[in-house]
Amino acid sequence: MAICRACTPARRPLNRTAMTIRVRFAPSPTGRIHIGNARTAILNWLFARKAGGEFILRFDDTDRARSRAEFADGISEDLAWLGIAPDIVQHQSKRFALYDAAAEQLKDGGRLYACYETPDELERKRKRQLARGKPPVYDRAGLNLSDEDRAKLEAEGRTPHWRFKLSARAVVFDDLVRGEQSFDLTSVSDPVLIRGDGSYLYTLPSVVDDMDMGVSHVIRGEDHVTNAAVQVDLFEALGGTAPAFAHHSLLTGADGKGLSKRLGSLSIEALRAAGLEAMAVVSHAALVGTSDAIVPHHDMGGLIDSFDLGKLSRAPARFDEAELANLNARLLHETPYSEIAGRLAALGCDAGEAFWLVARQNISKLADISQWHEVTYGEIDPVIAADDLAFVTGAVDALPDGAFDETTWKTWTSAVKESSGRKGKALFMPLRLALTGLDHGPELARLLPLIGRDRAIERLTTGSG
RNA sequence: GCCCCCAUCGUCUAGUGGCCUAGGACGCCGGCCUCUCACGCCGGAAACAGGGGUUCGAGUCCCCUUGGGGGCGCCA
Repeated sequence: MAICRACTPARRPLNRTAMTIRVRFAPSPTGRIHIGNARTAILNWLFARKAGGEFILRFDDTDRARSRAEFADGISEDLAWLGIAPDIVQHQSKRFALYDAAAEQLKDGGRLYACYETPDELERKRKRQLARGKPPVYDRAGLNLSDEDRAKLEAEGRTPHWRFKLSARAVVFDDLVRGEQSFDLTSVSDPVLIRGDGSYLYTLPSVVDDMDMGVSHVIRGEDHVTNAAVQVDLFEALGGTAPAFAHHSLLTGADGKGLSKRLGSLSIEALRAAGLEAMAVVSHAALVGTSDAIVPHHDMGGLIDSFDLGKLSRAPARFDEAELANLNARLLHETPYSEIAGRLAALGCDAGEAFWLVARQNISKLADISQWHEVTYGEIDPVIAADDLAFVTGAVDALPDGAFDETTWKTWTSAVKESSGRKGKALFMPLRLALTGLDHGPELARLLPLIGRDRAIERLTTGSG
């Protein structure tokens, strides 16, 4: 009998409140996360926070050979840096009893069956089907094996892998990003749930945990859409109900090609090491591919307020590092002193609000601030061209009396202009070069008071001695 | 090979048959801010992939082509 979702009795073996919104981010700790994974995590986080729900970080570490604790720790660090603080952290490697029980339940119900083909044999079957223009769907040979067949195969030394028998029906679900999705399960291979070595593939643990943990919404990349149909069938075979699904499109590189090749440089770890602001990364990841303008956010608040899965485009979006860099600079340019003082101090560059406000406009990464700190307060090499020596020396005498303030520059350069007859670039550039050693930099009107009279005189007279 | 999704300025997008002379944001270009690089402000250039339909009327609906993404694993 075909299973009808609508008339399946509501059997929820979960002691969870039905209405609780709960999402999960389930990375496998076989490496660090990259911008694509992080985007999924951020989307989940924003959704959970907006709904007042919970965010589960669930490590998919059932593959003991490839999973490593340090990667799990690294991923936790990456998320923390991004501002994501999971409400619950779980490790699937500690939950095998649940998966074993579910597997038994499926075997008892005739939904999990043993198969004995080797990977090679399966590959040949697929090739043959493809050659004949047929879809490479598993032929269910394992399902038709008799007890004697199995005994014989095992006597040959073969150990079975186990497949889930999909029901013969179309699965329909309403994807929160993609709309109604319909999949004919007869055109999909029965998924292998348990490997020949007895280990679990991701499908069963994922479904079992989503049920057990009361996950209400599964938000993930569109590379999982077909899996969703299979999982709906599994959820129901296990006596549960599938959560709501939302499959967002994937990111491509700036060239429009898949992101997969350059994941190393796009790891969160690498972006952080490159000196980018976490909120620049978060802002970009949260807004790219949506109808909202990609603007810097200083905290999650605004992002949470405007978050809506419906704003996500179904088309792939490009991740452009140049745009991220630009966003990072814009974020810094508008960052108030109070928000950054602690980090300036950590860099040894906390010289007060006035310094930050003038210097921030000339940085694209926070670390760039040290250059301006040095230019303002440290030792520099004044640049005074031979042609400008007399001019610069003369300018020293024109320095106004009294404490320097933001009017000093104007007063001073006006006087120098008067006495020297110079104007424009010829007037200002030699002064900038002498005062900062550079032909570019923050506004001198605001920088000069910070440099102060003593340092200014010292720099202006350096080349003359 | 087959299946699914997508297709508007360089990029992210608004657009749900007349409100579109196609809007916004970033970027780009120009101007201004008595100097530079920036910041800021003002202004400008910039797109409906192509071809067929349907319709009085199509960016908007349908088909084909092209292009991009995803899937068809004892990966996740």
